[in-house]
Amino acid sequence: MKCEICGRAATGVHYGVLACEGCKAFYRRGVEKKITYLCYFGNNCTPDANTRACCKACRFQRCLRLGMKIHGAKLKDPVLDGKKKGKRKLQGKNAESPESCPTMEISRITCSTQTDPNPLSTNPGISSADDFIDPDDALFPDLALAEVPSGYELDLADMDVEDDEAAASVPSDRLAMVRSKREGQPPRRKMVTFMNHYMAVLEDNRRQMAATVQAVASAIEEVFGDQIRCWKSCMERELIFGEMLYQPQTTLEIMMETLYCHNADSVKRTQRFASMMPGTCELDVSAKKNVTAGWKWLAFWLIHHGGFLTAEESYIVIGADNLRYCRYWQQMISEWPLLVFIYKFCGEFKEIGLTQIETYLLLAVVMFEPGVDVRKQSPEGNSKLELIHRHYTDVLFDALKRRCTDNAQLTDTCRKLERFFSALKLVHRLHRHYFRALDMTKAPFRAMKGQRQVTVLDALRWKDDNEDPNGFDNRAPLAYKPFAIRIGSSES
Amino acid sequence: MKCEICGRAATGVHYGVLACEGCKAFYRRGVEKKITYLCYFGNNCTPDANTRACCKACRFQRCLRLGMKIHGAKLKDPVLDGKKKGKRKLQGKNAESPESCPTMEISRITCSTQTDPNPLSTNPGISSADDFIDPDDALFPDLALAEVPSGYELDLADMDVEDDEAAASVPSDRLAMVRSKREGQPPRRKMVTFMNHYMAVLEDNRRQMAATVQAVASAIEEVFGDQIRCWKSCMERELIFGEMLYQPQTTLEIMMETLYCHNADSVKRTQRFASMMPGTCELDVSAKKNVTAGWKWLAFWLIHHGGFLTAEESYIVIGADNLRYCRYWQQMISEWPLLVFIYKFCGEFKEIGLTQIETYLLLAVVMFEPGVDVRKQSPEGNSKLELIHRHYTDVLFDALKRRCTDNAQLTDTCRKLERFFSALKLVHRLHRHYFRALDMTKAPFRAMKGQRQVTVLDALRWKDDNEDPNGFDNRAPLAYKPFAIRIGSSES
DNA sequence: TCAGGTCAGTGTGACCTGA
DNA sequence: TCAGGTCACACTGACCTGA
Ligand SMILES: [Zn+2]
Ligand SMILES: [Zn+2]
Ligand SMILES: [Zn+2]
Ligand SMILES: [Zn+2]
Repeated sequence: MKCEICGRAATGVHYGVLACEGCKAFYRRGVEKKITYLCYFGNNCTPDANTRACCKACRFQRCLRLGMKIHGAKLKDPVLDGKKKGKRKLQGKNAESPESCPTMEISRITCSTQTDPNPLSTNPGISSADDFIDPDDALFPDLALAEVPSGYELDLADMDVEDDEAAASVPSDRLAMVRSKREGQPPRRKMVTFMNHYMAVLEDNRRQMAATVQAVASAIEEVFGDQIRCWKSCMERELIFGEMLYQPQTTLEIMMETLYCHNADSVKRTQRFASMMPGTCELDVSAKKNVTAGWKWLAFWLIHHGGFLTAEESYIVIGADNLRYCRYWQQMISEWPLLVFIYKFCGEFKEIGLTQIETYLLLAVVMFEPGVDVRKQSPEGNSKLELIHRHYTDVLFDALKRRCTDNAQLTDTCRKLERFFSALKLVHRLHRHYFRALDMTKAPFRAMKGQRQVTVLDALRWKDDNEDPNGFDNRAPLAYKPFAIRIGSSES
Repeated sequence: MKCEICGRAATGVHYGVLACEGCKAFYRRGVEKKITYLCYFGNNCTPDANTRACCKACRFQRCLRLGMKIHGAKLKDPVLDGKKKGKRKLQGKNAESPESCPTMEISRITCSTQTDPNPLSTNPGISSADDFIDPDDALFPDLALAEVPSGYELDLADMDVEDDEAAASVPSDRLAMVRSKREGQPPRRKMVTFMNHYMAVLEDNRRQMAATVQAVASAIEEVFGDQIRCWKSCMERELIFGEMLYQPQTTLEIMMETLYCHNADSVKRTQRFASMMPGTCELDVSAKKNVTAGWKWLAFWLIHHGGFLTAEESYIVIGADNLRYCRYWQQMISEWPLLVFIYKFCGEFKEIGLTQIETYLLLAVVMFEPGVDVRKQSPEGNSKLELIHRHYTDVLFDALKRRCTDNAQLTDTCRKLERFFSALKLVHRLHRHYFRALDMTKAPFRAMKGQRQVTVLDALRWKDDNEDPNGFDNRAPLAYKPFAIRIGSSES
């Protein structure tokens, strides 16, 4: 009637093991939340009624080792339990000497071997005979055969906790031997938990990234789901099934009004989308506004709509009456060069071949870009933006890595993205010099600065004085690198 | 600056002891509530940053022993206790409405405004008049002036808790209304901790990276300190002060023997260095061997020694007799083309301009590169290697970022590193086809495969069949990208 | 600068519910 | 009986406030 894990009163067999309510819940939480625990005492604590809270890692270990399983066909056989004790003891893995941590106690490793090089017995002559058995280093003494310095091989046995046999290999008598002066207590040995820790950090990060992807996905669905479905069906019906969609008769005035409303609606959707991105709500007001303001909104508009443009036609449907904002009307309302730019920009974006979620992650990256204005106005807001920006960058890159099966594809995508970011500069100029000066009272819309008309080409070529000096032209294209060396095996 | 009790960052002297916030609060609670803790481990636990929660008894003990004292003065009276409850409730901090979390409960925001775009009162005509006051978006409705959809400001109001007026708009009756069935309890509002969490992860990572840098630095000092100092002084004395160093008379045989010993010693040093890298000790034996074996060791040798070569001369001193392994002897012992390659390789490496610590971090990156042989032999070992490799990559890149003041410098360094990794392929070939076949019995050393001599050029050009297909030629040079967009402000 | 206080966040396990 | 869920509770420590 005792919990096999902690020794308190058991309430029954849970997940295959006689356990108390606490251990049951503990195990469930651990599995559900995929928590990675760390042991700071050497992975051999024995949780009991009082100390179960002290080392979650070992408590969880014990749950696993005793056979807890969440999809619990109650399959544990108690026979194994007894057998496993102390089986693999002496085999292979050496040395549990408690001070063996090389990182923490580096100085322990003796230096004496250095000035006393031990000429090895390797005969260099052999090496030229056989290509496969020869030592790796002919010029230099062979490593594989070199005597391993003491202290080098330590600490192996502790690692593989998955391995039941290895785990069981710490029998109580052995332990007793290494126990320090205080008796009866498990020794307080410090463990190197480099790997565990790093993995925990990565895992933590991964979890947060997954949460972000989830949030973005549901934001897309909730904010743009109807639009996207509508436009997509429009596109499919016409392109795949060849249907000619019914296009209600309309006038230029109605079209302009509808477009205006559509864009007003678009602003709101974009804002809502932005507000649903994890992290936004922690920005202060001005930074939050910046996220969807100005050129960023233009970029968002282009990318969001651009998915439903082909080289020749537009499948965007706007307004309550489902007016098709087709090429014909676009040409009536906008200047030709503008359309050329937009279609080109969107076409090139399509070529990147991002999935939907990646596209909107990219938009998040764009939105959270910390611009010079935020940087000047509020250094604090800027650092927050940078943090979020970095997060979305990570998430996007992670998504790409996950999708791309080979390096070449990933490289290719990254290169295209790099070009895309360059092109964003054009969007920025276009917004600054063209859209902000656009006269929307009569079609086709034209941009006027004072008396002079600004053409799209003018705007695109406008070399701006206060463009960020850290901007595109000399920015670091390689800022993160995994330094991926992949060299052929030296064997095989 | 460290808490004397647990070793975390201290925030000052509390109750007479340099302590962190946690230990301060812990002690206060313990005294106030007169809690008696029990140690289950023998009353001699040493609380540290990770384990302070494990044994409250010893933590409290330690507080007492280090001299924490509540100077009775400000002992609080329990009468106040009752009053304060619910005092702050209505003050300032608004909105305890439990469903107000925008991120977690997105769906609450109504969608109704979307299909009902509200034509704004902005007159587009204005925009062309003034260049600075005009709305950002002329073609599209202005964001700043656009009516904010309901639901969007929700989280704004939540955000700035400073704002009393906004806060006051959520009166307590409202609160009561939304309170769940259990009454009288403050509702359990979940806060979005995106930023905090992300920062915590980053900080955690940063701490580990700093520890790694520290470990590498001390490994350099401990393993190579004497060598580096010796060679450096040799170099300085000759290059800067123009001294001609005394070079003992020696013979080719002695030189070859000394070199052999030096290399044997080098192997051991390299192994020791590797074993001192955080993470190594958690690798299994074969992966651990791979870290300093074969071409990796050759690369290590080249970089480690390369710092003390100039274009014309070598300042490496070897052996117990401090023989100068100068260009003259190198030419006697090695073939000319090999020397050309080595001097070129090392020269180019110097051009990258890495600091010492960066150089050895780079070597760690090289050492922990998971090669195809490990990948094939042990997938598990490979994943560990990849983890460590990634870590050192992060650390190196972080160090570079920290050092480089501007993007251009960082870019440049990254580009050079990229070329360096390409060149590593040559080292790999050289090792595989030249060094492994090297006949070291007579000087100058020559590589023979069967009867045929292999020249350095042969080796360098050797296109290997089983070079990793994921290898250099099509690897992702940009694999990590921060997607750094830096565009000029749209204002200012 | 520090004592004292606050409270969001987290982990825990007793208890509930339905199969 | 047990899986899965809920939630009151305790503890923690970052942060605030006032001396
Ligand atoms: Zn239990
Ligand atoms: Zn433990
Ligand atoms: Zn402390
Ligand atoms: Zn204790």
